[in-house]
Amino acid sequence: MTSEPNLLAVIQRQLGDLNKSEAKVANAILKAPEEATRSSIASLAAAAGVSEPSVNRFCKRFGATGFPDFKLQLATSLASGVKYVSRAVEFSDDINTFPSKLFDNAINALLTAKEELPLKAIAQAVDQIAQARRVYFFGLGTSAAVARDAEHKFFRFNVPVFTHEDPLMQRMLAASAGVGDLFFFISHTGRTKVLVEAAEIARQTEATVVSLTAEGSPLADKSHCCINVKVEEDTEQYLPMTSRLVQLVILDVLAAGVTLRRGEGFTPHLARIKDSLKDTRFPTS
Amino acid sequence: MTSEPNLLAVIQRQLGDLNKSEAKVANAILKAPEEATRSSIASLAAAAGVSEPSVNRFCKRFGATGFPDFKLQLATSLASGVKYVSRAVEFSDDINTFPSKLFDNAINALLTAKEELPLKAIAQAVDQIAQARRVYFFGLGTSAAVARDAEHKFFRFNVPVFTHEDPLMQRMLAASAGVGDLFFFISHTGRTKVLVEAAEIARQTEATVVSLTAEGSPLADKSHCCINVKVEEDTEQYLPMTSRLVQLVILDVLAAGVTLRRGEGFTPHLARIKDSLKDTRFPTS
DNA sequence: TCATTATGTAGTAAATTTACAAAAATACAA
DNA sequence: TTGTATTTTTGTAAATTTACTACATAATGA
Repeated sequence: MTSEPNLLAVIQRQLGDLNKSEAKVANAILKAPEEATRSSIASLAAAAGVSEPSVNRFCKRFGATGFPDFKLQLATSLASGVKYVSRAVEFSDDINTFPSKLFDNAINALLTAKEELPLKAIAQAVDQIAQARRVYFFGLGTSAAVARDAEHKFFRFNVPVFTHEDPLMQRMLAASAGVGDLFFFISHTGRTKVLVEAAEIARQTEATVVSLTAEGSPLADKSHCCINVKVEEDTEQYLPMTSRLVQLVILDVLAAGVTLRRGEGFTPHLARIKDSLKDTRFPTS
Repeated sequence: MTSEPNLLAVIQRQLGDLNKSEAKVANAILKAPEEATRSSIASLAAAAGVSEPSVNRFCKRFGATGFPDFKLQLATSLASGVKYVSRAVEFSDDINTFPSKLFDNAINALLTAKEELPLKAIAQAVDQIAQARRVYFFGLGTSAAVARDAEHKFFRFNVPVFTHEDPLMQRMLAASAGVGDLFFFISHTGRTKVLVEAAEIARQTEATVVSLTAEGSPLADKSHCCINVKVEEDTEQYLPMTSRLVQLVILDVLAAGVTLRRGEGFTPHLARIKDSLKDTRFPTS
């Protein structure tokens, strides 16, 4: 079940312990792993200069049930390796290359984030949002747009949601908070002074402080609950592109979590909101 | 060379074009993709309720040379991380399943969008933005947040950028537009009346109208240049989750395109903006 | 030389593919 | 519509390829 992350490395490591024909097979595979996944046992045996059963024995030695199973493991291992590599956009790029690069970076960021999802913090945040009497989403700069998006999403859950881009408003609202209020801070770096200060002020009240930000940042320290987003330094030097996408999807996750907590009976409420928009649109032809 | 990053998504997308037994095979695979990679053609045929050659034909239809090759591609595709194919979150989901599903949906949306990128329209939009004297990003609802994000990104390019969520402001600004003004409309459906009306008003001036919306929608019709985003009806019934992510990345692409057009000499300008934020942050420990 | 391990041969079983025929679906004419 | 012709779809059965097993032989080491 627990398939080794990198089968090639394992083979490489065990090379010394193998007997002659097994070593031949190992070398043939190491030399052309991709091709090995497409070969039949006969052709691989020929390539390695050994008999077919030798290849079969080799496969079993490495935990596979047989040759096909081994190929499968090998293919999986190769695929999960360094597949998507974030690549920076260069000035020599043209219309055919840079859009794909940016998409790849975005996809890569989401794949990475998915693997390191702080489920515990997410579950806790869902609990707290579901219980809150009022939720404030605060962010600045790019994160203000994320906060705005969150507002649009969450207001659908009957929770009074507020967003403010103005740091002074953020401070004042934080200062006048009480039990049942939840402040949700969004920040890429977790180091923006005015935002951290607002969090500090909120923290001195009875309100709950949740943040979606970088691990170990000043903002994270001020929070009851912090959802960590790994801040892999953005490939694109000057524009924080990918991290906000991750933030948005995590907010989707929180929204979905709240919906699930509300239970099936809540669906009609969402349907009603959707219907309310009907008359604002041109009908589909 | 271009091995499809996500075979399951491709199968999912083509489901409608398949004939009966092929569809049965597709469903069997979508239902248990991991298992499919370990099955023999006979057991998969049995699971799908079709004959073995039908499975074989299915494989060839999707570009494989045969069943083993197909299994290999499937395994590779699964290993790259995306497991669920646009599957809706169910009320029976728990914290271990629904976050992954949402991430997978997001990733899938980006993968799909990447393949169908309207490069021509993008190149044209980059040209127009680069030449514009003033750029207005208009959106409503969730798209307002996207517009806000675009504003934060584009203002870095010395282009005066404006956003307004207020439909009346949008109308008035559109009415008083002139040569050199560019109106960039963002809408998931392209059918929101007040937005389409604003576009119509802008179109009657000398201004340029660009839109990021659904192909063939009323909004697209009003635009000089429309960047089409495929509106695969969101799996998640009530919240437009994935389409805005695609919109955001496309805006990143436009921003990058404008940067590239400005040439290398522009980099110091971006650095200066970044530096200007330095004092607003707590220093890194 | 014997015991042990390693390797290959040949046969067998399994899996996959091909060729072809039956069945179903579709198009078209009456 | 209804029946017929044509095309497409699907399954059966045979052929082929592939993988595995049992066993024999060769190599190695005591």
